[in-house]
Amino acid sequence: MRIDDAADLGSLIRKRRQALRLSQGALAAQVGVSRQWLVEVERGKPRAEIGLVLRTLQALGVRLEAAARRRMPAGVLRRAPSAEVAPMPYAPGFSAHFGLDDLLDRARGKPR
Amino acid sequence: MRIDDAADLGSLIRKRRQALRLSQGALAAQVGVSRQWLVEVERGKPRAEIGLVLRTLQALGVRLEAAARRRMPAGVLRRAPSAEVAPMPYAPGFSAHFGLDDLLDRARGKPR
DNA sequence: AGGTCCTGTCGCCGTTCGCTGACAGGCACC
DNA sequence: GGTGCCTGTCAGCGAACGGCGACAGGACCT
Repeated sequence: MRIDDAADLGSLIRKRRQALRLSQGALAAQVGVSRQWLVEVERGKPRAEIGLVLRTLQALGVRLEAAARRRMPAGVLRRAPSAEVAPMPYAPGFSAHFGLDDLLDRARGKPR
Repeated sequence: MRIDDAADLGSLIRKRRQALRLSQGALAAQVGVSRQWLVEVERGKPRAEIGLVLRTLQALGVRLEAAARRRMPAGVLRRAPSAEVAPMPYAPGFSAHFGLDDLLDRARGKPR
């Protein structure tokens, strides 16, 4: 499942919890949070603490994977027109098959 | 990349930001957060606001995917032996072989 | 009818947040 | 030397957090 915002997360947490037949109280006790917190997070509370959210996901057996896109999402860039986004070319030799780790290794090779 | 805790997220955010050759100030402006917040999040601040973290990931073109495991991780369950795990049946037709995606599809068919 | 479990909601309180402004040090460049 | 950019850190402040205890209402069972 794709996670774009806190509402997605909340929805996922609730659905997974229900799939596992846990009550809010049971899951909250398991995670070590208050039931009220869980209620709000399930409803998509955007200001919840990331550490607790991740812990809850782990308790639910949900694994998060992050994948980086090659292109920047256009909508996101338009969001802050005053952003100082320099149209800076990437390093030579940067190809589509270049992994993030490779990039980091290369970056470590030269001081900033 | 696997995301297990806030430190993973912070590390990913920093690496991706550097990959895109953005400064902390530039990314913060783009996301609409303070640079100080970004500094701390990159260092793995576990109490950061999930909504802002997700927004930052989007600004970096990072897509999050959640995958649910069939089985519960044994270690997580042992974490709270006093958990009130009630074996309570839910709506009829709800079986153990029910996948998360199926659950979501079914949920989309009915209003919340 | 009663009881149990569950979810949604409320108020209070100490803690922490995110923001702003600022400073210090490192590095690259002229 | 200077300048500019960057990152890490600090202090203060209003807003919100998360936890706790509690209440209300619904569903289900006896």
